[in-house]
Amino acid sequence: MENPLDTGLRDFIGYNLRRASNAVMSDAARVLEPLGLRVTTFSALSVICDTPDVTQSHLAATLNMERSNTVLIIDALEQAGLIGRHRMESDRRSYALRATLKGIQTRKEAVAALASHEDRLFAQLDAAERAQLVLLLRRIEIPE
Amino acid sequence: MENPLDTGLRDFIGYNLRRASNAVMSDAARVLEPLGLRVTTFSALSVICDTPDVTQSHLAATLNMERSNTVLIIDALEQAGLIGRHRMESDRRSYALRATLKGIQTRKEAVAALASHEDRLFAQLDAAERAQLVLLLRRIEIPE
DNA sequence: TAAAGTAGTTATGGATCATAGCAATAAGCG
DNA sequence: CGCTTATTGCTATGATCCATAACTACTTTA
Repeated sequence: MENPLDTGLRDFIGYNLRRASNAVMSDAARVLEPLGLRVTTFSALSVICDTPDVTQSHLAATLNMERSNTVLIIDALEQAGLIGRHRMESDRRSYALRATLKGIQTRKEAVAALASHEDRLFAQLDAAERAQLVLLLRRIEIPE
Repeated sequence: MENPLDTGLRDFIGYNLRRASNAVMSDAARVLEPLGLRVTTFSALSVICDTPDVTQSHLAATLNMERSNTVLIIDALEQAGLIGRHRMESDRRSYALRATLKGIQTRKEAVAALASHEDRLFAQLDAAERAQLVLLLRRIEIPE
């Protein structure tokens, strides 16, 4: 009992992209939830772990979000004890964001959880195909 | 001046999927706006054009959305004169949705606009690579 | 030193999405 | 037939997400 009412839409790459992205994101959210993370907070935590003393503006630019929207995300990570805001001497406007030990540990657990989540969702694709998919995705023109 | 602060995230297919999907969707929205369509209303219109007398429930199932959320979308399409709700004699609970001539024409223009939008965004990929991308995306396990 | 720019923040509104519950109608079953 | 259950479309509502504007503190530029 297939349901190919969307055959006309399936020709658009964007339609398939959105479907896949929605499915993967909602499953990722489900997997991260027990760790107290959402997709966006995980992304921020991950960048902060890999880039000690990054600023909120720099983080926002990296993750393609508005500076204003980083505030609540950073608040959540800070209140969970996963990162800290540290004043910079060189520029007292910015905060230097640093992950705590707990933050690094939580990030590690999240990465493991997400890895098995992706193994499940992309079970139909072998390693070469997954790599191919990532390469294709990264070659898409991002406007601005 | 690259900005590879997200190197740890780039390994996740989901991260690349979301980035690509967001970029493509916002550009698609921009392209559809002059036609008075949003991405979701275009998707619904497209299915209705290809499936005369489809019901709202069937449409919702096809597009992976809740029945309740189709109502406003169908309202918008109907008020724009692109589709009509028709009572079914066989089942007086459901509406049979049918595109009007204007709806069919608008859908055609939207498809053309989206085709050139995809040509622009996926300029880095040749036809074979685009087909490959679609095939990979469609092989992803969609839970439920 | 005055003007312009930047970092973080607050407030706010729009768009999207999921849930619960309703009335009308249909289907299943005694 | 009558009663229960299920389904369709709909309303209302709340959560989340995302973008914009405006504010302060601070820095840079002229």
